[in-house]
Amino acid sequence: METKQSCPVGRPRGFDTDEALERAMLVFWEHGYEGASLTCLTRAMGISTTSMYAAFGNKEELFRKVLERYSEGPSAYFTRALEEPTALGVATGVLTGVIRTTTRPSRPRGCLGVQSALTASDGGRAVRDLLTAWRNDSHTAVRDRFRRAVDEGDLPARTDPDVLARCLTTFAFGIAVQAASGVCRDELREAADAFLRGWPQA
Amino acid sequence: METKQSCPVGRPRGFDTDEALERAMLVFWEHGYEGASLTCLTRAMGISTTSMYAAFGNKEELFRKVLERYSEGPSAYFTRALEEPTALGVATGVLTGVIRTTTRPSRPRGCLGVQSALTASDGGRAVRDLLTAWRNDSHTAVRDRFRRAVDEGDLPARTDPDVLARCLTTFAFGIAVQAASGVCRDELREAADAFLRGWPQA
DNA sequence: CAGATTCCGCATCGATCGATGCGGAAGTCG
DNA sequence: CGACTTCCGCATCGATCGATGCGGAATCTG
Repeated sequence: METKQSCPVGRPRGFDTDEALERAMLVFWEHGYEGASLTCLTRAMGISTTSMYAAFGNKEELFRKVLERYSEGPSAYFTRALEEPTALGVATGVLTGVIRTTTRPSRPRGCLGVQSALTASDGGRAVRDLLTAWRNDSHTAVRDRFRRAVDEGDLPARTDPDVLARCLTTFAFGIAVQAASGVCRDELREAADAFLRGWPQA
Repeated sequence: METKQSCPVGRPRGFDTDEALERAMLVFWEHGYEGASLTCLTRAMGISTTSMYAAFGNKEELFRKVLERYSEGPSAYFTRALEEPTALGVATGVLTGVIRTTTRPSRPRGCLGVQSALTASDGGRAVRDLLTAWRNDSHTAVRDRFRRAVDEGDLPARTDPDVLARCLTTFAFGIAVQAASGVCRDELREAADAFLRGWPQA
């Protein structure tokens, strides 16, 4: 067993894997998992289906890698928001981030993690479940962060961190739906401000 | 030109149109517009594709009729909620209704109007736009209702009814996403209660 | 009953779905 | 250079997509 070396023999790949993944992400983001056909994907990626299968395995594996990229790219605001010092800061960061990401003019509207497969046919069930887990993980992360906030006295002791986290993620997912429906950025910001105005006071 | 008579000549239809539509609704609800194949639909409806096309036109027309049925059936809580005497009553009615409808054990989880086609391939664009309009209509109805509430002094004069309506529909859509993700009814109720706790006070 | 009309089972349409086999081209090694 | 490895263009696979043509069965009217 050899360790994977960085300079393999043979003809080198004729395209940039990273850029191809970026292009694929945009297609999945716009059309959803099952709505994005191989034809549409490979055309956007600038490669043949043969190359796609050789580099990424199959459509489902491609999507898994795309989701990973999405988490570390467009959705990276989420991890950053969790590191805010206060619970209100976390909530503000999450909502600001989701609004910015879901309404960026140069990108598809909405959230890839929400709209790629809320429903699916039999063939897309695995991806649908993957995305469900992705969303639930987000909730769990917020919940854990808010539990810590209660422990630290940052949130009132009477506050239920589970409920508050569910409240926040629900609103965030709703923003994703609104953005996918074409609602503009400013209007969502106002709604988010109104939502945050009801935040628990110490 | 004759008026359409209730007893047409020829062999009568061998199935109940209303029940077939109900069955189709459940399939679209669960699998989405493009995720529901003709095979899956007609099997659930208990009829052949020939009968489906004769009775409903095509897949898209079938979906339009299903959406209409959904609005008057599972989603009827919405119209009722708008008739509540106070804005808080409206909000409570909307959230209670959406939670109940999206988490009913005997029915698919989530909201047909949200999850049927947030994204689509080229062939599903018309339905996607139809559903976008459906959601936006919901928002407009709430907004108009809240404008009236401000006029009536039911909501504080400083309240922006547009923003408040956007806030409520966003949360409602978010509930639909959570329900589609398998979040249970009780948890959503608690989140909705928390949301309503931040409602504007007179 | 005879004639008209509608319904529906069966077979099938062309298009597209995701996925693969093959073979020559292109590159890296000794 | 020659051997070896990988990549990728082309053609195509079987399955499924939504949709339709045909013809006999069923039910109406007169």
